Amino acid sequence: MTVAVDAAERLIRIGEVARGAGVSVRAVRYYEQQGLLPAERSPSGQRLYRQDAISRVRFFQQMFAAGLTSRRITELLPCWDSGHTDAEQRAMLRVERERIQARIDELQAARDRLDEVIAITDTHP
Amino acid sequence: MTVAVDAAERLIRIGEVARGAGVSVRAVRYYEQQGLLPAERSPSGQRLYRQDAISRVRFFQQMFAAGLTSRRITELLPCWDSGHTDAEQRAMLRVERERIQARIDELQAARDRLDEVIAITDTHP
DNA sequence: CTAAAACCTGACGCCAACGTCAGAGGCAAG
DNA sequence: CTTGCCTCTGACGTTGGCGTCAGGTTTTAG
Repeated sequence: MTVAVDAAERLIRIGEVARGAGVSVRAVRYYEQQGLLPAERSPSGQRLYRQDAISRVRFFQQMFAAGLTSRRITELLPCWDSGHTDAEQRAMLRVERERIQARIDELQAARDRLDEVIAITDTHP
Repeated sequence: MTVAVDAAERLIRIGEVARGAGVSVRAVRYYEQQGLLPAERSPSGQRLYRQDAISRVRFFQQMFAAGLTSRRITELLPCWDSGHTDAEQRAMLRVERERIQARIDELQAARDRLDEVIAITDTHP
């Protein structure tokens, strides 16, 4: 009579999360400290995570790469955790989007600049 | 008998460079310290620059924005100062170009990710 | 001549995302 | 049991491009 044996999700420890996401253990602890990635604790005090912690960490990495701070990410976490946002959060999302786009434009300009130099120095041995 | 009054280029002081390039005076001093922007000195010790210092500073800003360090820039300065490069420098140019391109790709991915969230939260009020 | 504005040289501060070290406990295998 | 790896909590160190303050000289405007 196994009445809905609620899919007892196997919990993983910090090392597995770190290896899975390709970051350091230290980084994962840091994310918890910043409120990005809360963890359960085993009786002995070890951190326990669900498997989706790995994809969450990957996502954080992507946002960090985009120049978002951990504070900004925590402020925006409800957006894709609950899928629901208020006006203020939607505004923040747009602001960050524009920041990223501006950064892309900067980088493309810099890349084009370097390409010029490369073209010159290649024809000018 | 002004025999070839060699186009006495008007030298400018640090404040003018800073205002012209839209950076702080401190930043310009820092560039000198890093070997990016050498300066002559007046008898009293004040830094004197040629006008093209302004465009050089703008260029540095662009490279900084692209993620190059001042050290990297100093190593690559000969490329567009003399227009001549050795194999090692050409290799460095390409490495930096690829770094920038990789960064652009990252940012575009992050932007697309945010766009997804924005689309969802907008249709999901 | 004088006061304001600009410049000088140190030298410490800052921020963000970790790295790294120390010292101590936890856990599976043989 | 013990060996070896994993984990824990602090807490200080790192990196880069400056900001900022202190205390003094120089240049410029009136």
